[in-house]
Formats: sequence, structure tokens, C-alpha cells
Amino acid sequence: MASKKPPLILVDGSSYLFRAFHALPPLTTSNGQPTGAVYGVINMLKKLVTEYQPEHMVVIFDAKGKTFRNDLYKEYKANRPPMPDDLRTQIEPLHDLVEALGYPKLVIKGVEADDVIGTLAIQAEAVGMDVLISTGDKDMAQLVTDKVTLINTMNNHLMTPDAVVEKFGVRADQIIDYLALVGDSADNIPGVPKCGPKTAVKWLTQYESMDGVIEHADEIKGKVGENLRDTLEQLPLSYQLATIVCDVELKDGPNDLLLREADTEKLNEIYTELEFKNWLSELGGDAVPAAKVVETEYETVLDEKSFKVWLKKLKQAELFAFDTETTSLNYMQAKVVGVSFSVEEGKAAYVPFGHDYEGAPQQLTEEIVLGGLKPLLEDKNKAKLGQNLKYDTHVLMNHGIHMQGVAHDTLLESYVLDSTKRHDMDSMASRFLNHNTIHFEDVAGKGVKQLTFNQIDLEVAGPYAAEDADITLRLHKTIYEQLEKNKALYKIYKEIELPLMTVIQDIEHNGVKVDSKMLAKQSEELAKRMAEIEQQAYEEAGEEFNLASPKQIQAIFFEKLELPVIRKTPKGQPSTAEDVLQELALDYPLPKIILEHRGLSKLKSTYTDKLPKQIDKNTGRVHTSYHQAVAATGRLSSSDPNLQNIPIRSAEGRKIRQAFVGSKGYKLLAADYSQIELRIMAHLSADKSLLKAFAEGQDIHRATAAEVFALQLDEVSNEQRRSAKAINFGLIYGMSAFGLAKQLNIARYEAQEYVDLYFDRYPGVRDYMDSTKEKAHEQGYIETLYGRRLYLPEINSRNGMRRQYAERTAINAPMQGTAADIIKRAMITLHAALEKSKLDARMVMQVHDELVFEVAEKDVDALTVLVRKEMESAAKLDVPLLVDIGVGDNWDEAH
DNA sequence: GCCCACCCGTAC
DNA sequence: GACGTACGGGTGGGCC
Repeated sequence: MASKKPPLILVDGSSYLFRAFHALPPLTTSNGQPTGAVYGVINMLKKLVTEYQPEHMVVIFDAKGKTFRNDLYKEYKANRPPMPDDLRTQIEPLHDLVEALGYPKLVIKGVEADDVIGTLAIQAEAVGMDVLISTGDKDMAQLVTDKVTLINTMNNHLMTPDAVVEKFGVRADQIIDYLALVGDSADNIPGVPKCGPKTAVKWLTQYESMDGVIEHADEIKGKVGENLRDTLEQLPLSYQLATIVCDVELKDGPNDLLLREADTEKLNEIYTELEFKNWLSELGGDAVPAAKVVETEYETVLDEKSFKVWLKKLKQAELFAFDTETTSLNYMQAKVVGVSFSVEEGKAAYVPFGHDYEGAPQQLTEEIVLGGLKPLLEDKNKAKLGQNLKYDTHVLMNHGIHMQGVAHDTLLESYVLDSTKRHDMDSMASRFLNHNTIHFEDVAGKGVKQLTFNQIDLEVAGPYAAEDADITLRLHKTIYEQLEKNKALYKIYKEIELPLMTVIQDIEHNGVKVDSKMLAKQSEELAKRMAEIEQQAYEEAGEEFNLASPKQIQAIFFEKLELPVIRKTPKGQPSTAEDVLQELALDYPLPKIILEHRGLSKLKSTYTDKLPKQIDKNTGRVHTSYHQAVAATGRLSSSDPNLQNIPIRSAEGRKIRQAFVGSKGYKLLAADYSQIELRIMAHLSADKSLLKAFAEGQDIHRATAAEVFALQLDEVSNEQRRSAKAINFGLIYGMSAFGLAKQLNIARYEAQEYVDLYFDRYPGVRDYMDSTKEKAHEQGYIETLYGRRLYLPEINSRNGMRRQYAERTAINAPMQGTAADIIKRAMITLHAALEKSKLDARMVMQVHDELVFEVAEKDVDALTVLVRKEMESAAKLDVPLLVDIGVGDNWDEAH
């Protein structure tokens, strides 16, 4: 299943430079040197390389001076205005940058970039390469074939043979004829007067080629026919001018155009000069090293003697990489069928003991392998390294092994280093080591035919499994070195993420008890009410339809019933989202019915139907997966099932929480941080009024309302408090006046007044937001209170929408991320304190700002004290950190 | 039958 | 287009 070779990429550098110059806002360095076009072109090149991972590529520029076309026709490009100075000065830096990035570059005197591209395309095609031509110039469509595709990297449009027909109305091999007939005012190529695209297509469809048209020139009627006959003589010249020459003499062939390693030093110099700060900071961290060629020696261990040799190596090693191969991704059900390890780069072993396909060789027994490893794995002084060892810890437990001494985890290392990247082993190997790993799908297949690991032939499984251990070791060496360079990040990794892994593993292992009977009853009730609602809806609509299909609702609402379109989805469809239906519900009956149905259907399918199915047969509890390296801000996420979005806001929804219970004799205790993100905002912004409000223990939304509306605290109405609450939350999310207006259903100017008033009263907050944004623009990332980083690669994007999106993230992430840091710290100390206390209690859930415990009735009071103490002291802020605690027989009651 | 984009809705 | 971070269900179209 080898993947297809990446294409040869031919980049029309001059055309992009020109386009970038005109399309993008003028960017200059602090001393006025224009840089926008360079930035645009380089950005586009980087995107191409990332996207296509080419081995061969070349950037082609026009040379200075006349070309052979000027000899053919002295008026060629004669009406071009001279190149603006601001563009001319960008040519040289661009050429230098392309060189420094290691991209091959070609400038050939006397011919245009087009001709060089055409020549290389033909040569590459001849040796069986696929070719991708990156250009904004549509004339190049004449080069398109099955193997040659155009891409407009400004908008990612691909031009295949079919796309050419669709766009021009003629085949790629008719494009020259087409151009000759139509002419080109930009290049000053004469065509047939009054013959535009429509006429040319008509003629070419009928007569196939320009020669065909010329042959039948007499038959063509009207003024255009006359024009045609008048220009017959010069048409061959137009044809020749429009033809891209494909036999330019070149020193290098397609195979010579290999991408080189970037010259970091040179890049540093040029980026500094042009003040490309975000790229400069990229350079600092993860300049991709050249693929280090490592000789590999992978062994599949089948006899006891070699196993003993490996055991000895592991015992003596300071650190060893370890990995398990199992039968399932579900950590509660998975069984280990083999283990792999490595102590030295390039050398690794796979020890199978559970492969049971037909014809599988004799393997060591589970007793020998796991029995031999157990003392090592359970020794907390024997340092282990792995990729996502939380999973391995889980599955080893299924075999009675309690792993300790997890010294490093490459998943967490990579996450802390840059949370916006991917952290699966395949991606990391490619990113950090420039190495392509064997993919799981390549050995196990996919879809229904996917094998479980025990069914995979050892000839295939061995190298795969051994490579996992080897690559983990190599990744660790690379990433750890980078992590050590930043003290704050290193501390986040060492003091938060690594110890937290054990805590999360424990929470997952504990699971939480869910009353499936209660949920089944709720499912039934929901089904009954939904059926009633459906009947109502059919009556209103006058026909039966699927209430769960936005598409069918659109058809009924906006075509059949002709309700007004309030808003469109990003794809241009009339939206049927909640707020839209709310608005329509004021005037029509059907929207309200749909809304009710949607609410119930969501509850039923996602929660009351699904949750009981996710109860583990053995433990009778639900064991979620918390992901420690997914959310870019530092939060955890939860899946299978997601326990972080169980309903709470509606009465019906809360019923689902009633099904989360403690075992007999146990209560649930829920502890959540009060307004933690707003408190963090107060701390980070050091705004006087905000600090004071929290210090005095005021209801923060009421206090905000009093400030904004200039009232005494006791004069604030519920409505005003609600508005203030929306402002407070909106601020955390970087909301605009527009968003606030929508949220509060008020006019935009009114919302703007609120925002202005807010910032007048809390100037510290305004300053903080401004400086955060500014910092993000300068350094390309933001930090939490503890120094966790979030990179914002699009913060300086010239695409306004993307940039604004990044700016909102910049505002939100320090608060969301700091809150995540704080609760993680609390989880670690609490977990240790619980263990020490010998209380009969365990942590069972985390929901961003809330921790849930299952606790024996006798220990409720003691736990309450302990939890409050550890959570409230998890951070030292300039405002009090408060925790609300509730206890009950179920999760709903505990709130 | 599988995969994926899209729309929508739940939580904090 | 307009509020940040997640996960997941249902629909419906494309693909094999």
C-alpha cells in the first residue's frame, strides 16, 4: 500500500510576486522597505511544501530583458506599464529567501518563466512523474494533461483536464487556438476583433482548431466573420506568441530539482532584515533536521534465551522505551498480545505472545514475557519512556501489572512544546525526525477488514511494533532537548502534565456509576413526546418530513411556507439554527415545534440511548477517555463517552445528571471553581475595580451591572445583571459588539455603548486585552500564567477573518489555559492528598472547572475540607480563588 | 457499507 | 462574518 509519489512542483514565481504585490495590503519594515509581496509569495511556497511534501520542486522567475517573443513581435507586452519601484525592490530579497529555504530556483535569460515551466513539465511527464504547476496564469491551461495539473495557490483551485473544459469550454489542447483567436490585451497579443471567449468556443467546437476555423473562414457570417477574414494573416503569429515553448535548453532535468535543507543561518538573517517575526520565532524552535539515516536492527523475539538478553539490557538501561500491542483501542477491554522495547537508537525488539493466526510460529507464553517484565515495570526507580503510556498503563492493569516509574511520554512532550501540532507518532516522526513510519493501517488494513493485532503476521507485525519503540526513543531525544531550552515549558511538562497522567489514568480506571434503568425510562418518555410532536409538525407542514434533517426543514420553511430567511450558514444555505428558529417562532408555529423536537432528540440519541451502551460489562460503570494532548489551550477533553457536555441548563437535561450516581453507601461530591476565568482576568489585568469586586466577595455580574449602568448594587435589575453577565462572558471569548447585540437581542449601537461603558469602568481590562493582542502579533504566541504556550500562526494573516479569529483566540486562551493549569495542579495535589488521607473516596470526573468525587458517606465532611483546601490553594492569585461544593446521591443533587 | 462534510447542539 | 475550547449525532452525497 505504498502511497503515491508526491508530484514535481513547478512554481511560477514571477506571476505570484506580481499577484501578491497587487492583491495583498502593502506591508513594510519599520524603515519603510516594502515586504508584502515577498511575504505573500514565501507564505504560499511554504503552504505548497507542507501540503504536498514534494521531493522535487523548482521556483521559476522571469529573467530581466527581452525574450524571443519580442523578436517575433516588437509590440509584445509593449503596453505594460513599468514595474513599480515598490515591487522591483522586492525581487532580490525574494530570490535570496527562496535559496535560503532550500527550494531550487531557475532564471533563464531570453525565455519566459512559462517556457521553462512548459519544458520541465513535458520532460517530467516523459519520465512518468506527476506534475503540479503552481501559477495564477490561466494561459498555462494549455499544458494540462492527465499527468499535469495546475494549482492556483492563492485560492487552491485545481485545474485538471475536466476543469479546463468546464472553465474555458474547450479542451486543454485547444487552449492555444483559443488564446490566439481571443487575443490578450495584457500581453498585447492581437486576436480577432470582436471575437471573445463565447465566439472562440463556438468556433472551436465546430471546427476543432484554429486551422479549422481559418479553413472555414468564408462560412462565418456577420461583422466577426469579416474581422476574422481581415486578420487571417496575423493569426499564425498570435498562435506562436501564445504557445508556450517546451524545448528550452536546460542544464537540469526534473530529477535534479531536489529540495535541499534550509539554511537556517541565512533565513535568520533575512527574516530579521525583513522583520518577519513569526517565521523568525518558528526558526528558533523546530527547524526540521535533515533526515538522519539510522541503521535499524529490529528483532522479533521468540525464544527464551534472547528474551533474557533483552531483559538484562532493560535492567541496565538508564531509560528504556516501551510499548504494548493489544487487541483493542478500548482500554478496559484490550488484551496485550506483545510488547516492544528499545534502549538504543535503531535497535528494538518485539516480543509477541498472543498472535494466534493460522500458521503463527511458536511464541513465548504470556507468563514468561509479562512475568519477566513485571518487576521492571512495577519498579518506580526504573525509568520508562513511551508514547501515550496512559494507555499502556491501563492495559497492563488488565494483566495484573501496576506500572510505575513513567519517566517520560513523547505525547506530552510534543503537546507542551507546541499544542497546535499533531502528536500521533506518524506525524511526530515526520516532523521531528523527517522519518516516515510504518502506519498501523498498512499492517492491519482498514474498515471491516481490519485485523486485530493478534491476527497480524509476525513478519509484518514485528518490524511495526519494534519501530514504535525505536521511534519513541528517538523522538524523546529530539523533543526533550527542545523542551529543556524553555524553563517554563519544561516545568509544565515535568510538574503538571507528567504527574497528571497518572491521576487521569486513575480517574478513568475508577469510572463513574450510571443508572441505566433510569436512562432507559427517560428514553421511553422522550420517544413518546417526540412522536406527539412529530404529528403536530406534519399537520402544520401539511406533509410528513424528517424533523432531524436541516435540509428538509429548509425546503419546508423557505420554499414551501416561504418563511423569511433570517441568516445563512457559512455554506450559503438558509440557517435553521436555534436562535434563528427562536426568532421565527415569534411569528409562526412550526419553528417552535422543531426546536422542541431537536432538544428532545439530542437528549435521546446522545445521552439516554447512548450512555447505557457505554457502561462496562465488568465494572458496571462508565469509563471515559480523557485526552491530555488535544485541546490547544491546555484543557482536557473527554470522549467515548464525552462526560464534559452532559446537560445541565434545562430541566429535562438535568434529569440525565440524576442517572450519575454513587455506589451503594457512597455519595457524589461536586466541587467547582467559582468564576475562575473572570478571576484570572482580574488577576492578569490587575484592573482595580475588578480586583476590588472580587476581594469584597461581590456577585461579579451584579457588580459589573452596577458599574456599567451607574447604579448601586441593590438597584440592579435582573435584566441588567443578565446583560452584565453576557458582557463578562463575551469578554472572555473576545466577543464583538455585534456578537453581544445578537446575544442580548439589542441594537448593535446599544451593545457598543455597553462595551464602551464597560471599558471606561474597567480600563485595566481594556489595556490587558490590547497588550495581549499586541504581544500575540509580536511573538506569534501567547502564554498562560504558568508559561504554557499557544502558538497562533494566523495572528499576522493577511486574511482578515483568519487574523481576527486568531486575535479572539489570543484574548481567550490565556484565561482558559490558566484555568486549565490551575485545576490540573489541584488534581495532582488532591490525588496525592487523597492517597495519603486514607479517606474512602476517589476522583471520578473532571469538567474543566469542576471535579467530581465518589465518597463514602462517613467521609463526606472530611473530603469537603480536603477538596476545598487543595483546590483553593492551587494558585496564588491577586483575587481569592473560591470553590463551591455540593453533595448528593446523584450528580444533579450535588450541584 | 464506508467515509466525510455539513449542520446543529451539548458542556465549560 | 461577527464568541473561545471541545465531542458527537443525524443527514446526505460520493465512492466502491
